[in-house]
Amino acid sequence: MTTKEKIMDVALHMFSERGYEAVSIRDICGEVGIKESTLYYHFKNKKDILDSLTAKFREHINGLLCDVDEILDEPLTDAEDFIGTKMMDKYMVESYLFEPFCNLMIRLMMIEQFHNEEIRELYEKTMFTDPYEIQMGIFMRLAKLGAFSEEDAKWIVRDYHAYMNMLTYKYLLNGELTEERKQGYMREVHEYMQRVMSRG
Amino acid sequence: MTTKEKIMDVALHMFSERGYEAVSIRDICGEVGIKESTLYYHFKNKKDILDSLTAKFREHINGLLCDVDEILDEPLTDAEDFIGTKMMDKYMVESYLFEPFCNLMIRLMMIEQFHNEEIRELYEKTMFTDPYEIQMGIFMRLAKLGAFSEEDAKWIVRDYHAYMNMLTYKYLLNGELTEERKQGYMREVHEYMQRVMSRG
DNA sequence: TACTTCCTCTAACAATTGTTAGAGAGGGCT
DNA sequence: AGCCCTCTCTAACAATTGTTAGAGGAAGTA
Repeated sequence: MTTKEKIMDVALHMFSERGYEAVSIRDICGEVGIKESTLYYHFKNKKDILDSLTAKFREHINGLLCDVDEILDEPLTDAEDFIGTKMMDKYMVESYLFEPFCNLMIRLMMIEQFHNEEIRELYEKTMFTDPYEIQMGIFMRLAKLGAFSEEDAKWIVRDYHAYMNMLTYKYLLNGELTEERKQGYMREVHEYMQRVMSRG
Repeated sequence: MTTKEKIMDVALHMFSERGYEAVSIRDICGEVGIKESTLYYHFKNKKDILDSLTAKFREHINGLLCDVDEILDEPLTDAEDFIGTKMMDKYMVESYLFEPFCNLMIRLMMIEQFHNEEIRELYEKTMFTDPYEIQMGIFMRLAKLGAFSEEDAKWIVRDYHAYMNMLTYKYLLNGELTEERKQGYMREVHEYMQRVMSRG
Protein backbone atom coordinates (compact mmCIF):
# COMPACT_ATOMS: atom_id res chain seq x y z
CA MET A 1 0.00 0.00 0.00
CA THR A 2 1.39 3.42 -0.94
CA THR A 3 1.53 6.25 1.58
CA LYS A 4 -1.39 7.93 -0.15
CA GLU A 5 -3.51 4.79 0.07
CA LYS A 6 -2.52 4.35 3.69
CA ILE A 7 -3.63 7.88 4.48
CA MET A 8 -7.00 7.32 2.82
CA ASP A 9 -7.46 4.04 4.62
CA VAL A 10 -6.68 5.46 8.05
CA ALA A 11 -8.73 8.59 7.38
CA LEU A 12 -11.77 6.56 6.33
CA HIS A 13 -11.62 4.43 9.46
CA MET A 14 -11.33 7.48 11.69
CA PHE A 15 -13.89 9.62 9.84
CA SER A 16 -16.45 6.82 9.85
CA GLU A 17 -16.15 6.43 13.59
CA ARG A 18 -15.73 9.95 14.94
CA GLY A 19 -16.79 12.14 12.03
CA TYR A 20 -14.78 14.39 9.76
CA GLU A 21 -14.37 17.43 12.01
CA ALA A 22 -13.49 15.42 15.09
CA VAL A 23 -10.49 13.86 13.37
CA SER A 24 -7.41 16.07 13.09
CA ILE A 25 -4.64 15.92 10.53
CA ARG A 26 -2.33 15.02 13.40
CA ASP A 27 -4.55 12.09 14.38
CA ILE A 28 -4.32 10.66 10.89
CA CYS A 29 -0.58 11.27 10.54
CA GLY A 30 0.11 9.76 13.94
CA GLU A 31 -1.68 6.56 12.98
CA VAL A 32 -0.08 6.37 9.54
CA GLY A 33 3.35 7.19 10.94
CA ILE A 34 4.22 10.31 8.95
CA LYS A 35 4.60 14.03 9.61
CA GLU A 36 1.85 16.49 8.77
CA SER A 37 3.77 18.12 5.93
CA THR A 38 4.11 14.73 4.26
CA LEU A 39 0.34 14.43 4.16
CA TYR A 40 0.17 17.80 2.47
CA TYR A 41 2.45 16.50 -0.23
CA HIS A 42 -0.21 13.92 -1.17
CA PHE A 43 -3.33 15.97 -0.50
CA LYS A 44 -3.74 19.69 -0.91
CA ASN A 45 -6.32 19.96 1.88
CA LYS A 46 -7.99 18.11 4.67
CA LYS A 47 -11.11 18.30 2.55
CA ASP A 48 -9.17 16.82 -0.35
CA ILE A 49 -8.89 13.57 1.59
CA LEU A 50 -12.64 13.45 2.02
CA ASP A 51 -13.18 14.31 -1.64
CA SER A 52 -10.84 11.52 -2.72
CA LEU A 53 -12.81 9.08 -0.60
CA THR A 54 -16.16 10.11 -2.03
CA ALA A 55 -14.73 9.99 -5.56
CA LYS A 56 -13.53 6.42 -4.98
CA PHE A 57 -16.94 5.54 -3.57
CA ARG A 58 -18.73 7.04 -6.56
CA GLU A 59 -16.69 4.85 -8.89
CA HIS A 60 -17.42 1.75 -6.87
CA ILE A 61 -21.13 2.55 -6.89
CA ASN A 62 -21.23 3.17 -10.62
CA GLY A 63 -19.72 -0.24 -11.23
CA LEU A 64 -22.37 -1.84 -9.05
CA LEU A 65 -25.21 -0.01 -10.77
CA CYS A 66 -24.04 -1.24 -14.16
CA ASP A 67 -24.00 -4.84 -12.93
CA VAL A 68 -27.48 -4.49 -11.49
CA ASP A 69 -28.86 -2.97 -14.66
CA GLU A 70 -27.53 -5.90 -16.64
CA ILE A 71 -29.22 -8.38 -14.34
CA LEU A 72 -32.51 -6.53 -14.49
CA ASP A 73 -32.35 -6.83 -18.27
CA GLU A 74 -32.04 -10.60 -18.16
CA PRO A 75 -35.14 -12.55 -19.17
CA LEU A 76 -37.70 -13.40 -16.47
CA THR A 77 -37.15 -16.53 -14.41
CA ASP A 78 -38.40 -18.09 -11.21
CA ALA A 79 -39.26 -15.19 -8.94
CA GLU A 80 -38.03 -16.21 -5.55
CA ASP A 81 -34.70 -17.44 -6.71
CA PHE A 82 -34.15 -14.29 -8.69
CA ILE A 83 -34.78 -11.90 -5.83
CA GLY A 84 -33.43 -13.82 -2.92
CA THR A 85 -30.16 -15.02 -4.30
CA LYS A 86 -28.92 -12.83 -7.07
CA MET A 87 -30.05 -9.37 -6.24
CA MET A 88 -30.29 -8.90 -2.53
CA ASP A 89 -27.61 -11.24 -1.32
CA LYS A 90 -24.92 -10.73 -3.87
CA TYR A 91 -25.21 -7.07 -4.63
CA MET A 92 -27.02 -5.25 -1.88
CA VAL A 93 -25.37 -7.21 0.93
CA GLU A 94 -22.05 -8.66 -0.27
CA SER A 95 -20.93 -5.92 -2.62
CA TYR A 96 -22.48 -2.96 -0.91
CA LEU A 97 -23.83 -2.77 2.63
CA PHE A 98 -21.33 -5.24 4.06
CA GLU A 99 -18.44 -4.70 1.68
CA PRO A 100 -15.70 -3.24 3.92
CA PHE A 101 -15.00 -0.02 2.02
CA CYS A 102 -18.63 0.77 1.23
CA ASN A 103 -19.66 -0.09 4.76
CA LEU A 104 -17.32 2.49 6.21
CA MET A 105 -18.31 5.02 3.58
CA ILE A 106 -21.98 4.56 4.46
CA ARG A 107 -21.24 5.13 8.12
CA LEU A 108 -19.19 8.18 7.19
CA MET A 109 -22.04 9.55 5.08
CA MET A 110 -24.56 8.88 7.84
CA ILE A 111 -22.55 11.16 10.11
CA GLU A 112 -21.48 13.79 7.62
CA GLN A 113 -24.81 14.23 5.83
CA PHE A 114 -25.59 16.88 8.44
CA HIS A 115 -22.40 18.85 7.96
CA ASN A 116 -21.82 18.59 4.23
CA GLU A 117 -24.30 19.27 1.47
CA GLU A 118 -22.47 17.19 -1.17
CA ILE A 119 -22.37 14.17 1.11
CA ARG A 120 -26.04 14.60 1.97
CA GLU A 121 -26.87 14.31 -1.72
CA LEU A 122 -24.58 11.33 -2.23
CA TYR A 123 -26.10 9.59 0.80
CA GLU A 124 -29.62 10.31 -0.39
CA LYS A 125 -28.81 8.92 -3.84
CA THR A 126 -26.92 5.80 -2.80
CA MET A 127 -29.09 4.83 0.17
CA PHE A 128 -32.55 5.98 -0.87
CA THR A 129 -33.07 7.04 -4.47
CA ASP A 130 -31.02 4.34 -6.23
CA PRO A 131 -32.08 1.40 -4.05
CA TYR A 132 -35.71 2.51 -4.32
CA GLU A 133 -35.50 2.56 -8.08
CA ILE A 134 -33.85 -0.85 -8.17
CA GLN A 135 -36.37 -2.31 -5.78
CA MET A 136 -39.15 -0.87 -7.91
CA GLY A 137 -37.63 -2.62 -10.93
CA ILE A 138 -37.52 -5.91 -9.07
CA PHE A 139 -41.09 -5.76 -7.81
CA MET A 140 -42.40 -4.78 -11.21
CA ARG A 141 -40.76 -7.92 -12.57
CA LEU A 142 -42.39 -9.93 -9.84
CA ALA A 143 -45.74 -8.35 -10.68
CA LYS A 144 -45.26 -9.41 -14.30
CA LEU A 145 -44.71 -12.96 -13.07
CA GLY A 146 -48.13 -12.76 -11.47
CA ALA A 147 -47.14 -12.51 -7.81
CA PHE A 148 -49.36 -9.45 -7.42
CA SER A 149 -50.87 -6.63 -9.46
CA GLU A 150 -48.72 -3.76 -10.67
CA GLU A 151 -50.83 -1.37 -8.62
CA ASP A 152 -50.18 -3.36 -5.44
CA ALA A 153 -46.52 -3.54 -6.33
CA LYS A 154 -46.11 0.20 -5.92
CA TRP A 155 -47.26 0.08 -2.32
CA ILE A 156 -45.33 -3.07 -1.58
CA VAL A 157 -42.14 -1.39 -2.78
CA ARG A 158 -42.68 1.51 -0.41
CA ASP A 159 -43.24 -0.82 2.52
CA TYR A 160 -40.30 -2.94 1.55
CA HIS A 161 -38.06 0.06 1.12
CA ALA A 162 -39.04 1.44 4.52
CA TYR A 163 -38.40 -1.91 6.14
CA MET A 164 -35.00 -2.26 4.53
CA ASN A 165 -34.06 1.18 5.78
CA MET A 166 -34.98 0.14 9.28
CA LEU A 167 -32.89 -3.02 9.02
CA THR A 168 -29.96 -1.16 7.55
CA TYR A 169 -30.06 1.32 10.37
CA LYS A 170 -30.31 -1.49 12.90
CA TYR A 171 -27.47 -3.61 11.55
CA LEU A 172 -25.10 -1.10 10.09
CA LEU A 173 -25.08 1.82 12.42
CA ASN A 174 -23.26 0.85 15.55
CA GLY A 175 -20.81 -1.88 16.34
CA GLU A 176 -18.29 -3.82 14.34
CA LEU A 177 -18.85 -5.34 10.91
CA THR A 178 -19.05 -9.03 11.85
CA GLU A 179 -20.17 -12.11 9.95
CA GLU A 180 -22.80 -12.58 12.63
CA ARG A 181 -24.41 -9.23 11.95
CA LYS A 182 -24.38 -9.94 8.24
CA GLN A 183 -26.11 -13.28 8.76
CA GLY A 184 -28.66 -11.65 11.05
CA TYR A 185 -29.36 -8.97 8.48
CA MET A 186 -29.80 -11.48 5.67
CA ARG A 187 -32.07 -13.66 7.78
CA GLU A 188 -34.38 -10.73 8.50
CA VAL A 189 -34.43 -9.72 4.85
CA HIS A 190 -35.39 -13.23 3.75
CA GLU A 191 -38.03 -13.44 6.44
CA TYR A 192 -39.59 -10.21 5.27
CA MET A 193 -39.39 -11.29 1.64
CA GLN A 194 -41.28 -14.47 2.39
CA ARG A 195 -44.00 -12.48 4.11
CA VAL A 196 -44.31 -10.20 1.10
CA MET A 197 -44.56 -13.08 -1.35
CA SER A 198 -47.32 -14.75 0.65
CA ARG A 199 -49.22 -11.51 1.01
CA GLY A 200 -50.03 -10.58 -2.60
CA MET B 1 -36.99 35.45 28.67
CA THR B 2 -34.02 35.37 31.04
CA THR B 3 -30.45 35.39 29.78
CA LYS B 4 -30.11 31.72 30.64
CA GLU B 5 -33.23 30.84 28.67
CA LYS B 6 -32.04 32.96 25.77
CA ILE B 7 -28.72 31.12 25.73
CA MET B 8 -30.44 27.74 25.67
CA ASP B 9 -32.78 28.87 22.93
CA VAL B 10 -30.03 30.19 20.69
CA ALA B 11 -27.81 27.19 21.41
CA LEU B 12 -30.59 24.75 20.50
CA HIS B 13 -31.25 26.48 17.21
CA MET B 14 -27.56 26.49 16.33
CA PHE B 15 -26.80 22.97 17.57
CA SER B 16 -29.76 21.51 15.70
CA GLU B 17 -28.59 23.03 12.45
CA ARG B 18 -24.81 22.75 12.52
CA GLY B 19 -24.13 20.24 15.28
CA TYR B 20 -22.67 20.69 18.74
CA GLU B 21 -18.96 20.82 17.86
CA ALA B 22 -19.41 23.16 14.93
CA VAL B 23 -21.00 25.84 17.12
CA SER B 24 -18.57 27.84 19.24
CA ILE B 25 -19.23 29.61 22.52
CA ARG B 26 -18.54 32.84 20.67
CA ASP B 27 -21.17 32.02 18.06
CA ILE B 28 -23.80 31.60 20.74
CA CYS B 29 -22.75 34.70 22.69
CA GLY B 30 -22.66 36.80 19.55
CA GLU B 31 -26.23 35.89 18.70
CA VAL B 32 -27.49 36.33 22.27
CA GLY B 33 -25.61 39.61 22.64
CA ILE B 34 -23.43 38.84 25.66
CA LYS B 35 -19.74 38.25 26.37
CA GLU B 36 -18.31 34.77 26.77
CA SER B 37 -17.63 35.18 30.49
CA THR B 38 -21.30 35.99 31.02
CA LEU B 39 -22.23 32.66 29.54
CA TYR B 40 -19.89 30.96 31.98
CA TYR B 41 -21.76 32.60 34.83
CA HIS B 42 -24.89 30.69 33.82
CA PHE B 43 -23.31 27.45 32.62
CA LYS B 44 -20.19 25.83 33.93
CA ASN B 45 -19.29 24.26 30.60
CA LYS B 46 -20.14 24.16 26.95
CA LYS B 47 -21.35 20.64 27.62
CA ASP B 48 -23.49 21.96 30.47
CA ILE B 49 -25.63 23.79 27.90
CA LEU B 50 -26.19 20.56 26.00
CA ASP B 51 -26.95 18.70 29.22
CA SER B 52 -29.50 21.32 30.24
CA LEU B 53 -31.21 20.94 26.88
CA THR B 54 -31.42 17.16 27.12
CA ALA B 55 -32.68 17.42 30.71
CA LYS B 56 -35.46 19.75 29.60
CA PHE B 57 -36.29 17.39 26.75
CA ARG B 58 -36.41 14.40 29.09
CA GLU B 59 -38.95 16.21 31.27
CA HIS B 60 -41.09 17.09 28.27
CA ILE B 61 -41.02 13.49 27.07
CA ASN B 62 -41.94 12.07 30.46
CA GLY B 63 -45.01 14.29 30.55
CA LEU B 64 -46.06 13.05 27.14
CA LEU B 65 -45.55 9.40 28.04
CA CYS B 66 -47.82 9.81 31.06
CA ASP B 67 -50.57 11.30 28.92
CA VAL B 68 -50.27 8.51 26.38
CA ASP B 69 -50.39 5.83 29.06
CA GLU B 70 -53.59 7.31 30.41
CA ILE B 71 -55.20 7.25 27.00
CA LEU B 72 -54.17 3.66 26.37
CA ASP B 73 -55.91 2.75 29.63
CA GLU B 74 -59.21 4.22 28.50
CA PRO B 75 -61.93 1.71 27.53
CA LEU B 76 -62.05 0.52 23.94
CA THR B 77 -63.99 2.59 21.43
CA ASP B 78 -64.33 2.93 17.68
CA ALA B 79 -60.99 1.99 16.26
CA GLU B 80 -60.35 4.44 13.49
CA ASP B 81 -61.34 7.50 15.47
CA PHE B 82 -59.16 6.38 18.35
CA ILE B 83 -56.01 5.95 16.35
CA GLY B 84 -56.36 8.62 13.77
CA THR B 85 -57.38 11.54 15.92
CA LYS B 86 -56.30 11.14 19.47
CA MET B 87 -53.04 9.30 19.37
CA MET B 88 -51.21 10.06 16.20
CA ASP B 89 -52.38 13.56 15.49
CA LYS B 90 -52.46 15.05 18.93
CA TYR B 91 -49.50 13.42 20.59
CA MET B 92 -47.09 12.09 18.03
CA VAL B 93 -47.48 15.03 15.67
CA GLU B 94 -48.68 18.11 17.57
CA SER B 95 -46.92 17.55 20.88
CA TYR B 96 -43.85 15.77 19.68
CA LEU B 97 -42.52 15.59 16.14
CA PHE B 98 -43.77 19.04 15.13
CA GLU B 99 -43.73 20.74 18.51
CA PRO B 100 -41.05 23.46 18.08
CA PHE B 101 -38.78 22.53 20.99
CA CYS B 102 -38.99 18.76 20.48
CA ASN B 103 -38.57 19.15 16.76
CA LEU B 104 -35.26 20.94 17.20
CA MET B 105 -34.18 18.47 19.86
CA ILE B 106 -34.88 15.58 17.51
CA ARG B 107 -32.80 17.18 14.80
CA LEU B 108 -30.05 17.82 17.33
CA MET B 109 -30.15 14.19 18.45
CA MET B 110 -30.09 12.97 14.86
CA ILE B 111 -26.80 14.77 14.39
CA GLU B 112 -25.21 14.17 17.76
CA GLN B 113 -26.09 10.49 18.13
CA PHE B 114 -22.81 9.79 16.36
CA HIS B 115 -20.66 11.91 18.64
CA ASN B 116 -22.27 11.38 22.03
CA GLU B 117 -23.17 8.09 23.66
CA GLU B 118 -25.77 9.57 26.02
CA ILE B 119 -27.57 11.27 23.16
CA ARG B 120 -27.49 8.10 21.11
CA GLU B 121 -29.35 6.31 23.89
CA LEU B 122 -31.84 9.12 24.32
CA TYR B 123 -32.48 9.20 20.58
CA GLU B 124 -32.91 5.44 20.42
CA LYS B 125 -35.37 5.56 23.30
CA THR B 126 -37.46 8.51 22.21
CA MET B 127 -37.55 7.76 18.49
CA PHE B 128 -37.50 3.97 18.37
CA THR B 129 -38.08 2.09 21.60
CA ASP B 130 -40.84 4.22 23.12
CA PRO B 131 -42.82 4.83 19.92
CA TYR B 132 -42.54 1.15 19.04
CA GLU B 133 -43.96 0.16 22.40
CA ILE B 134 -46.79 2.67 22.09
CA GLN B 135 -47.59 1.56 18.57
CA MET B 136 -47.63 -2.04 19.75
CA GLY B 137 -50.14 -1.07 22.44
CA ILE B 138 -52.34 0.63 19.87
CA PHE B 139 -52.33 -2.24 17.41
CA MET B 140 -53.01 -4.77 20.15
CA ARG B 141 -56.10 -2.74 21.02
CA LEU B 142 -57.12 -2.75 17.39
CA ALA B 143 -56.61 -6.50 17.26
CA LYS B 144 -58.93 -6.86 20.25
CA LEU B 145 -61.54 -4.88 18.33
CA GLY B 146 -61.32 -7.53 15.62
CA ALA B 147 -59.47 -5.61 12.94
CA PHE B 148 -56.94 -8.45 12.64
CA SER B 149 -55.46 -11.29 14.66
CA GLU B 150 -53.00 -10.60 17.47
CA GLU B 151 -50.39 -12.61 15.57
CA ASP B 152 -50.80 -10.46 12.47
CA ALA B 153 -50.68 -7.38 14.66
CA LYS B 154 -47.07 -8.00 15.59
CA TRP B 155 -45.96 -7.91 11.99
CA ILE B 156 -48.18 -4.99 11.16
CA VAL B 157 -46.57 -3.00 13.98
CA ARG B 158 -43.12 -3.64 12.60
CA ASP B 159 -44.15 -2.56 9.12
CA TYR B 160 -45.93 0.47 10.48
CA HIS B 161 -43.01 1.44 12.65
CA ALA B 162 -40.60 1.16 9.74
CA TYR B 163 -42.87 3.26 7.57
CA MET B 164 -43.24 5.95 10.21
CA ASN B 165 -39.47 6.13 10.55
CA MET B 166 -39.18 6.69 6.84
CA LEU B 167 -41.79 9.45 6.92
CA THR B 168 -40.19 11.08 9.92
CA TYR B 169 -36.86 11.09 8.20
CA LYS B 170 -38.43 12.49 5.04
CA TYR B 171 -40.38 15.29 6.69
CA LEU B 172 -38.28 16.22 9.69
CA LEU B 173 -34.74 16.05 8.57
CA ASN B 174 -34.07 18.95 6.25
CA GLY B 175 -35.76 22.24 5.74
CA GLU B 176 -37.89 24.48 7.89
CA LEU B 177 -40.71 23.41 10.16
CA THR B 178 -43.69 24.64 8.14
CA GLU B 179 -47.42 24.00 8.41
CA GLU B 180 -47.24 22.58 4.89
CA ARG B 181 -44.77 19.91 5.86
CA LYS B 182 -46.86 19.00 8.87
CA GLN B 183 -49.98 18.62 6.71
CA GLY B 184 -48.01 16.54 4.22
CA TYR B 185 -46.76 14.30 6.97
CA MET B 186 -50.20 13.80 8.46
CA ARG B 187 -51.73 13.07 5.09
CA GLU B 188 -49.20 10.31 4.43
CA VAL B 189 -49.74 8.86 7.90
CA HIS B 190 -53.50 8.72 7.39
CA GLU B 191 -53.08 7.25 3.95
CA TYR B 192 -50.89 4.48 5.31
CA MET B 193 -53.26 3.88 8.21
CA GLN B 194 -56.18 3.37 5.84
CA ARG B 195 -54.17 0.83 3.89
CA VAL B 196 -53.35 -1.05 7.06
CA MET B 197 -56.96 -1.16 8.19
CA SER B 198 -58.14 -2.50 4.85
CA ARG B 199 -55.41 -5.13 4.79
CA GLY B 200 -56.15 -7.25 7.85
C1' DT C 1 -24.01 55.12 54.25
C1' DA C 2 -21.98 50.58 53.86
C1' DC C 3 -22.43 45.77 52.53
C1' DT C 4 -23.91 41.92 49.87
C1' DT C 5 -25.74 39.52 45.94
C1' DC C 6 -26.53 39.06 41.17
C1' DC C 7 -25.06 39.82 36.72
C1' DT C 8 -22.03 41.53 33.17
C1' DC C 9 -17.87 43.23 31.50
C1' DT C 10 -12.48 43.54 29.88
C1' DA C 11 -8.67 41.02 28.96
C1' DA C 12 -6.23 37.55 28.82
C1' DC C 13 -4.71 32.11 29.08
C1' DA C 14 -3.09 27.64 27.05
C1' DA C 15 -4.21 24.24 23.80
C1' DT C 16 -5.37 22.70 19.41
C1' DT C 17 -6.40 23.43 14.77
C1' DG C 18 -5.17 23.48 9.42
C1' DT C 19 -1.39 24.86 6.79
C1' DT C 20 3.29 26.22 4.82
C1' DA C 21 8.34 27.38 3.86
C1' DG C 22 12.36 25.29 3.24
C1' DA C 23 15.86 21.82 3.84
C1' DG C 24 17.52 17.03 3.07
C1' DA C 25 17.78 12.25 1.53
C1' DG C 26 17.52 8.73 -1.98
C1' DG C 27 17.33 6.96 -6.67
C1' DG C 28 17.50 7.28 -11.68
C1' DC C 29 19.29 9.78 -15.92
C1' DT C 30 22.89 12.24 -18.68
C1' DA D 1 30.27 13.51 -11.23
C1' DG D 2 26.18 16.61 -11.56
C1' DC D 3 21.17 17.15 -12.01
C1' DC D 4 16.42 16.33 -11.30
C1' DC D 5 12.43 14.23 -9.42
C1' DT D 6 9.98 12.08 -5.63
C1' DC D 7 9.18 11.86 -1.07
C1' DT D 8 9.86 13.00 3.78
C1' DC D 9 11.42 15.77 7.40
C1' DT D 10 12.00 20.06 11.00
C1' DA D 11 9.97 23.98 12.54
C1' DA D 12 7.23 27.19 12.58
C1' DC D 13 2.67 30.31 11.31
C1' DA D 14 -1.90 32.46 12.34
C1' DA D 15 -6.42 31.52 13.71
C1' DT D 16 -9.74 29.57 16.60
C1' DT D 17 -11.06 27.04 20.44
C1' DG D 18 -12.92 26.52 25.54
C1' DT D 19 -12.07 28.73 29.74
C1' DT D 20 -10.82 31.92 33.72
C1' DA D 21 -9.29 35.86 36.88
C1' DG D 22 -10.76 39.91 38.36
C1' DA D 23 -13.01 44.33 38.14
C1' DG D 24 -17.42 47.12 37.95
C1' DG D 25 -22.16 48.31 38.16
C1' DA D 26 -26.98 47.94 39.67
C1' DA D 27 -30.33 46.61 43.11
C1' DG D 28 -31.76 45.36 47.53
C1' DT D 29 -30.87 45.12 52.69
C1' DA D 30 -28.78 46.58 57.10
